[in-house]
Amino acid sequence: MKKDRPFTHAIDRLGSVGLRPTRQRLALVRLLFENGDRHVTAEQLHREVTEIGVKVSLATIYNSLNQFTAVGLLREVAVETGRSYFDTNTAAHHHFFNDDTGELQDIPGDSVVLSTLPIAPDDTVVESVDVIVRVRNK
Amino acid sequence: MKKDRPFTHAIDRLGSVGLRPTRQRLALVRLLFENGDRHVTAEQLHREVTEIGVKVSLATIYNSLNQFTAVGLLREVAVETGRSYFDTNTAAHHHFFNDDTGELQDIPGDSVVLSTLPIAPDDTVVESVDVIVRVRNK
DNA sequence: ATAGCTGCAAATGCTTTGCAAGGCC
DNA sequence: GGCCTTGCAAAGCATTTGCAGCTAT
Repeated sequence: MKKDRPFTHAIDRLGSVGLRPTRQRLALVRLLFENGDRHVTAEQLHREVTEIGVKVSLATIYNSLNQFTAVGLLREVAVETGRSYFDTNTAAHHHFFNDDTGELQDIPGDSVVLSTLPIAPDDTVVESVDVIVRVRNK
Repeated sequence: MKKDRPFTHAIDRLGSVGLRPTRQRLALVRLLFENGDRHVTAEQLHREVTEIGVKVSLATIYNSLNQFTAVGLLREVAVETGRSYFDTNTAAHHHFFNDDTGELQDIPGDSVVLSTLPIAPDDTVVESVDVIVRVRNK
């Protein structure tokens, strides 16, 4: 059984989308993709990367998150005006959003299914369907 | 059959929620509620009110939209980070959002129904469910 | 009279951008 | 070497806030 080679994985992930494996991007890719599905804001990711001792400017965090999104590594989720969330799971799925904590999480499996896809307005095509279940702490 | 009395209606609508019927708020209430369901941004509403010759500062537009939302006259819909939309229909319903035009519109009737309400995470209760069907021009 | 409202300008919060210096192929 | 990246600081947007003057009751 082979040992994991996360370093290589991160390099490959960047290489596969045509982005250079810089020190900054490698650290971000590892934080984002080596621990299951995640939902982060730029500010959060900046804190995390700083905590593990890697210096990355906030501007670079933003640039990277946008680049990752552009190449399909991430997906942006609109839940609150003013703050952007990025989701490492790019497959079609939905979310719980905790208004009290600002925490965003996937809705497991297929526990939400739309009974019917509504007919799109004239001259438009459906691109995606986002379901956000807003919850509050008890 | 009685004639409509929009002036009185607007006054009453404000009075019923404890807000003084000022020149500015009356104009906004009329624009918002006297022509069926609407979805507006602050900037849009500001343009409209200005066009009909009423002077209202953008700060007052924002303050009013927030006050109207706080008292339940409006509902805020999060579709894009950076811009807030306000919906005059406060009943539970869902939306189409046109990514090309930035236009938000109600999904008619019950053409979208969730098959199951997912179980909320521990110690949380569901507050609301927002479905946004993103469309693009053909 | 007085509590509430408005408008201006300044402040805020998040995000983007210009540009010089540095890093990867 | 040459193009891509980074980081800083400045700029940008949408929105909020402080406060002096005005308005509804």
